[in-house]
Amino acid sequence: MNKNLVIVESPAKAKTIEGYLGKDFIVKSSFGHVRDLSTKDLGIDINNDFKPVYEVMPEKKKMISDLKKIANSSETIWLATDEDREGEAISWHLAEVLGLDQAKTNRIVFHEITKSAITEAISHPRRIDQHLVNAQQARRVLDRLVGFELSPILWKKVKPALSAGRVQSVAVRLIVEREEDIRKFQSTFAYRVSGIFEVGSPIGIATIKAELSKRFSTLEEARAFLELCSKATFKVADVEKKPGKRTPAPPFITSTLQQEASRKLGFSVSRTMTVAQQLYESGKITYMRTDSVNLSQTALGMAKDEIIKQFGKEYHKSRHYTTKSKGAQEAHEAIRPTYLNQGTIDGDAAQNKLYDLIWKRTIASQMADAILEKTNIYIDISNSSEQFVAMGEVIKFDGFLKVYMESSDDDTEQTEGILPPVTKGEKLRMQQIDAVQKYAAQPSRFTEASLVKKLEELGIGRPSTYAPTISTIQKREYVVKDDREGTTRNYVQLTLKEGKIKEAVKHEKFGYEKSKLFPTDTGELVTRFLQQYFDDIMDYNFTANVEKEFDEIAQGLKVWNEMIRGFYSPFHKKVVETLESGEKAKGEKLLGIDPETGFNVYVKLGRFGAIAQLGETDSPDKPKFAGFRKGQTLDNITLDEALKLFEFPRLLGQYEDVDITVGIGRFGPYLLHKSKFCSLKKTDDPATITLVRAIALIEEKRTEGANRTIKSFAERPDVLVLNGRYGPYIAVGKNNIKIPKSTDPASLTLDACLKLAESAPAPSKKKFIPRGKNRS
DNA sequence: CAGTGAGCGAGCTTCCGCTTGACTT
Repeated sequence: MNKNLVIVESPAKAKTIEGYLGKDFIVKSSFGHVRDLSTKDLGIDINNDFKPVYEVMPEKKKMISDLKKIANSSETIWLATDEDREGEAISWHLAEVLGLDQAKTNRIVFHEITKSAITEAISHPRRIDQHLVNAQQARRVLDRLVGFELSPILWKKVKPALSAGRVQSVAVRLIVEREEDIRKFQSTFAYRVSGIFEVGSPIGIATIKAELSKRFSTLEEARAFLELCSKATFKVADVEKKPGKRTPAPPFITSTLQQEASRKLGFSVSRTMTVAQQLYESGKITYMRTDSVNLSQTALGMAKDEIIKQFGKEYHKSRHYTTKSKGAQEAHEAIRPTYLNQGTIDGDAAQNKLYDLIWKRTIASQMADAILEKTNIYIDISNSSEQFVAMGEVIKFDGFLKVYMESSDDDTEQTEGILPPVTKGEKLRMQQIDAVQKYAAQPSRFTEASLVKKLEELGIGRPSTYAPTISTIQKREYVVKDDREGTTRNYVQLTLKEGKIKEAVKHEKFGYEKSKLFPTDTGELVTRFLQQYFDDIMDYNFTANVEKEFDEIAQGLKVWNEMIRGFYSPFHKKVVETLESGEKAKGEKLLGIDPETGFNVYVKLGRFGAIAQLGETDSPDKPKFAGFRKGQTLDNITLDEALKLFEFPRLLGQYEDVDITVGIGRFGPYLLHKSKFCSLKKTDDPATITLVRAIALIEEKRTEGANRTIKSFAERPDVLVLNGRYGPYIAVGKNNIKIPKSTDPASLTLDACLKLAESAPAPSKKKFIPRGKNRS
């Protein structure tokens, strides 16, 4: 008979804890939630006080039956899941499923994974907190009601297979509204004046760059000011020195890790989480899904030792951070290296980079402030009341900056370095003054990571769901991650030098975007639709408001199913009304008339995206349809552009006695020749492409195809060494295998290829996804 | 990741939150 069974959520945690507890304890993990609402229908018995219909999740069945056996032969069971709403619920579900007597089952929580903390927890067991469990049930039931009643409305009124939910729909709304802001944005400009002044110092001539605080709205005003300056003398009006300091950022939590990895390493949100998971599983870092900035005593001690050892005592400052984001539940520590004396690890490139980031951020968070000296030099103009100001900043003591500096999303901030010493009243010689036409920047689009930041600020979503939410809204094609080339525009620059004013027209690029989130037509339509009929759920404060009620349930001040009833009655009424009388939202509009046929040209959202339609749906002659090109939306397409879409596929000419046609497919314009496809290049326009160019493209593709094969084997025609878009690889049937960097692809033998194929990780099967585990 | 290129509707889709694993048509 086994004495003690401890159940935690994560297997990695189970392994560490088992080491601390000794042989009287078996530690197992539940792998997260073990039961969920049935998906056969709503999974909630509405007429029976919203009684949830729970089922053991299919992929957990085996684990539960194994756990049952161990539980039955154990004297004492310790439920040690996380100390938050979800963790409490997991313990309760376990107790239910394993048939445990709750009056005898011990519920414990660890605040850190150390021997003393665990022994301490074991000596203070409690019972399952049913109020907290009920708060979780309310959360779960509410999310199911919203998701499973709203989504079918979308299937009927907009497009099949769409989805709506408390979190994802608001995430999409943020992106849609940002895009609207950008569309509405009217770029304004002002002339910004800056001057370069010379000061004679004992060691030679130094320059000071200073800005005029006043901006001019017209070119004439700017010119008049420069003319004034050409006759003016300049002197130092005042020198102001102020001490300043900079403080390190708190240690990483999930959202801040995602942001910094995005800004500094260019990782997508899901990439960051995958790599962090690897680091966690190999014991390099603490748990990566957390909203707590807290560091354990052990970590503080290790950080102190490491900082003193590497940088000296004056660089250390112990800091305790507290979590302030809405809805934070603090079940874990901040994300930090397990051993802070390990500055580097032995991992792959991505792991090393992410680890380095985490190590630096953690260490910096326990380091001293950076001490600065800020200097402002005010420069008087003899014939004007305006003033130039030069701002400088000198680091007196680098403190945490020695290790780590947080990046920001807008890279506009710029600080001047050291300013030369000047004294009040000192005359300055003007070298040059520029007045530059500067346009105000349009609102910036969200990146994956900055969207996560915004969601967290609003208290929407949890550390474990940020990455899945971001991929859901892309999978549903509500938003796309895309780049924009940007366009050039002219601006005017006036330069005053050696008594003369010169005017020049210069160019600048603007609107360049890289990996930004753009709403699709579907995203915009669905958002508009949901806002029209369900504005309360689309409200940015909806989650925060229901969270307040969940908290009251957790404190025993409210009954969970009464709260749900209060929400559901009006909500469901609206659902029924919308289904009955809500108009279909296909975004259909009449663009105009085709001058050739006289038929109406419509645009609308079809099953596979936006389409143009020529003719009437109910006419005996079926209408013609054509899909949009990239970048075209229901909002921005013109009649001419729509008419062009119907010109494809068109016959271009003949090559080798066979027709070449130009078409537009789902991946852009293409050529079709001898039943082979060939994409047009970005610079080619399918409307104007010549036969000569088309033949060149086809030939190019042929030689590319010929160069594709590096090696083939007569005895195994299905094994090939190929040159792909991402470098050489081995193809065995339909599987593609990476070639190690150290190997020369041309030297590979058949045996070597097959060996590599065998040792390669099994191809991930994404085609068939079992129910209940359909994310990542 | 390693190449794709319909069709405008015949019967499915969906939520949020915990957590990692992988064999059958």
